[in-house]
Amino acid sequence: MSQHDSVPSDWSRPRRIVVHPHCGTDHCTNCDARQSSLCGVLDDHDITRLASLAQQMVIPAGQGFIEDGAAAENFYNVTHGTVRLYKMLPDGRRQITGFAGPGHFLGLAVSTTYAFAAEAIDDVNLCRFSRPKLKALLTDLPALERRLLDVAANELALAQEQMLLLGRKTARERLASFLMHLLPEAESGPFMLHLPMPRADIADYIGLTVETVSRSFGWLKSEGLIGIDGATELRVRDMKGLRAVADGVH
Amino acid sequence: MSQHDSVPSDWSRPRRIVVHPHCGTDHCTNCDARQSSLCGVLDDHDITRLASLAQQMVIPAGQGFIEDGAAAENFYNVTHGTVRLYKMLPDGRRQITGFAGPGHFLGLAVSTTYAFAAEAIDDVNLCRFSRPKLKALLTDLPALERRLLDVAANELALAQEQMLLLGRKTARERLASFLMHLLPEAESGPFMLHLPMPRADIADYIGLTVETVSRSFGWLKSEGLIGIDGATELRVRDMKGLRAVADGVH
DNA sequence: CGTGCTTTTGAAAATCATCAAGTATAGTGG
DNA sequence: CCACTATACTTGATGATTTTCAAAAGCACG
Repeated sequence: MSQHDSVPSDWSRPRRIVVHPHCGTDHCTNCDARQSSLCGVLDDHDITRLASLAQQMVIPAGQGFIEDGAAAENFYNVTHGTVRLYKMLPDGRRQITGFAGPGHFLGLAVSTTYAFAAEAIDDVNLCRFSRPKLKALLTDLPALERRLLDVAANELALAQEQMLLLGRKTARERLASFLMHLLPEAESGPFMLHLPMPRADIADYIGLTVETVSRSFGWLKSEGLIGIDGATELRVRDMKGLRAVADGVH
Repeated sequence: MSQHDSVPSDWSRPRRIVVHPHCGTDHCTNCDARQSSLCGVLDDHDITRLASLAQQMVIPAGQGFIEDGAAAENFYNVTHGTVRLYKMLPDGRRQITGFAGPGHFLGLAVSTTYAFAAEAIDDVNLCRFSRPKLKALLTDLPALERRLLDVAANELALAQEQMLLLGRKTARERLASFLMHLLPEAESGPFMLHLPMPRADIADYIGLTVETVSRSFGWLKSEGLIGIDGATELRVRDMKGLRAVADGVH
């Protein structure tokens, strides 16, 4: 079980969130995440229409901005930082269902309520879209809708992979899979990885405790598959070996 | 670990699959799954266009028809029977990612390959659509595309629920959740459930062994939450109690 | 340079898996 | 209709991986 009393989850008083309601309509064209999942398919004209709907926000580290079960009033696009998506059980057990970095799109929801919660891990920049307005825009921009379907299909494939991990992989295999998954997104040189999230988040993502995660890091390190530098920086020393572990090859 | 040597997975010799390539264009209007996810949104005229693309198939029990990693050439709509969707590790460990009954849509895939395998549990009737042709039709039928997005969002929510189950719930809670999930689809009277899949499938779906699944059934039964009649028929005796267990309330 | 939080490490405990029979159930052929 | 077989399911004893509990070591921040 994983209790996380430190998580505030105080939705009645969302303090310190900064919103820019009247931002210029050209901020999208210069956006860090311009080539991201959503906006990448739009030309300059269409993206201006999208931009007119967007509100930019800054969420401070640790702050939640989507509550499980709440009315789904907005879509979000992450432009900076990392977000954790999760579900919780009444006694505090938490399952992180995904991490969302720059370019990731949030808010695909059934009916009208969110099926997950979201919190900023570090300081996060978001683009917020009113759900009904964006839905209306979808009718005019079939390319956008097509793209959304691709995103959903992609998320679905990832979710299935994660189910395999959670249901059938050992602790060591889970951590190896997690690192392999993180690798393609790495920018800081080949084989170098920065972990934006703490151990507790990794644990709740791959269905383990912090202690077992820590031990698994130790095993992978002692086997020469990875090198660890502090808690957040690491180096993949044996790519093929790590992939083999991740894929369940003994 | 769960080895399933009985699973044939012989893709080179797909025997006994029956296909009706030249079915009439009105079979959709009388289809059992007419109100299903996909077709439910189309009027009689549009559904005729869909029908012209459809091939009806019969897959015998135990037979596979989608292979993980294979080229995604078709979409499928289940019209009768139950399908298991799964992923496997090289050593035979299997994770079932979902069951698909009448009305369920299969084949949402990233890029051009399937990310999962599919097998008929009992004898299954399918509607098969050529992927490129259906994709082309999507451009003309925005309602269909909208619906597909809804289906995907729904699948995604289910997947997140399943991650919570696999990562954080106990054996007893997993089985209770599984049964609760099955309940709304039950047709055979209130509180009565028919389990179309064997214990091994339940085990590989909720990340346990057959033995633990069997014991969990025993626990729920001895607590008076369910009644068991044979292996496939059961009755929910305490709905609120079972839901409480499923939701992780002690 | 404490103070608090995160991470690591160690020992004990627990849940679930594995191994091993034994019991139903369904399908087959006499 | 009844053995007979094969498969599925259940039950029991043992064992292993992971969790839990506990404490020490690192690190960041005032």
